Amino acid sequence: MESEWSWEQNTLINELIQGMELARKLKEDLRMPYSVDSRDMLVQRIVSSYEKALLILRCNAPISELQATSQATATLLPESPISVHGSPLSEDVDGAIKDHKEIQHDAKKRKITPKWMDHVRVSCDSGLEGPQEDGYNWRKYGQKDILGAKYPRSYYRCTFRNTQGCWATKQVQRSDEDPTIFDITYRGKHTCSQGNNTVLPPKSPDKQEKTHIHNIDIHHAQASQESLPKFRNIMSVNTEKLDNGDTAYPFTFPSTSSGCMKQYNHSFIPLTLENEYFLSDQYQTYLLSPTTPESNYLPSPTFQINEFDGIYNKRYSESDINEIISTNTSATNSPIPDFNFSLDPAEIDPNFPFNTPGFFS
DNA sequence: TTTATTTGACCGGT
DNA sequence: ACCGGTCAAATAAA
Repeated sequence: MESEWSWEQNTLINELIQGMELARKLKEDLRMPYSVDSRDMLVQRIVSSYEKALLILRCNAPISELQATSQATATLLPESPISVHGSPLSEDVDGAIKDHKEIQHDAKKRKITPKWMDHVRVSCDSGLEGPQEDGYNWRKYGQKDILGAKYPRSYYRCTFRNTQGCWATKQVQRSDEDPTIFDITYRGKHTCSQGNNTVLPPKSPDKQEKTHIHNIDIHHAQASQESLPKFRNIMSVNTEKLDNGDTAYPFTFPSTSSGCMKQYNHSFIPLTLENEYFLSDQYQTYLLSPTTPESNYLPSPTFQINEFDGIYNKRYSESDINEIISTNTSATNSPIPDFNFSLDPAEIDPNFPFNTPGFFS
C-alpha cells in the first residue's frame, strides 16, 4: 500500500506537471498563426492530465465521500450495486444483477469473493483489432457462442494467475448493435504485480514497439483529423457493497486514453471522473485527449483487496508449469514505473504545497 | 523451444 | 437438456 500510494503521488504530480507543460505549450502555440488542430489537441491533453490527477485524488478520498458522491447521482439497482454503465442496453443491468448473484453464490461455494466488477465499453474502428490493450496482460482461455448474440464471447484470465495467484478475468463481447463496440466485463481485482504496482511488467521490445506504434497512430489520426480511429470508451462501473460491509471502489482508466467518449442521459452515473463530464452535459461527446504512451499503461490504481485466498489446487498442466517458471523470472524484475517526467523546480511554484502533509491525505 | 490461441469437451447450475 | 464458463490438448506464432 505504501508503494502504491507513492505511485499515485508520482502519477498525480506527473499529470499535474504534464498539464502545466501542455498549458505552457498552448500558450506559445496561441502566439503562432498556425495549427488550430494542434491547439485542440493540446487542450485535450491538458484536460486529460488534470482529469487523471483529479481522479487519483478522488479515488483516495475517504470512502464515505465517494459513497456519498456516487449515491447522490447514481440510480441504484436492487441489491445495492451502484451500477453505472454507458450502454443503452438494459441487458447490462440484467447482467450486473446476474453477476452479482453469481458472486454471492460463488462466495458460498468457493469462499472466493470477487469484490468488484467493471463493465467497460470500448469501441474502435477498423484498423485496430479490438480493446485488448487495457494495461494488463491477459491470456485467452476460451471462447463461446452466446445464445442470442451475434458474436462469440471471449474469456481471458490474467497471465499471472498461476505465478502470482491473480484471479482477475475479463470477458469480451462484441456488441450486436454496433460491431465496433466491445463490451468488456472485468471480474476480480488484479492481485498480481501489474495490479499492485499498476504498471506492466516489462514487455518484449517487440510488444513495446507495437504498442508504441499503436499510440502514434492514434495521435496522428487525431492530429490530422483524418480517418480518426474513434475510440468511444463508454465506461461503466459497478460497485458492489458486500455483505461484510466492505465497499470496493472501482477505478479504471479507459483502455486507451485517446478517443471519444459518449454518455447517454438515461444511463447510470459512473463514479469515474470522466463521467463528471457526462453529468454536466448529459448527452455530451467527450474527446479523450491523446496522452503520452506511458499513460496508456495506467491500470486501476488498486485498492488492494486480497480476498482471493482460494488456493489454486488444481493440477497444473505442463504449459502452466512452463508459465510459472518462465514468468517468475520476469516477475522478479520488479518493474519500476517509468513516468518519464522530471521535476524541474524552476517550473513549479515553490509555494505550491505538493509535499505538504495532508496534500495527499 | 517457449508462449499464446483455438476449440471441442467437460462441468455445474438451472 | 440447455447454457455459460472453464479446461486442456492441439495448434499457431514468436
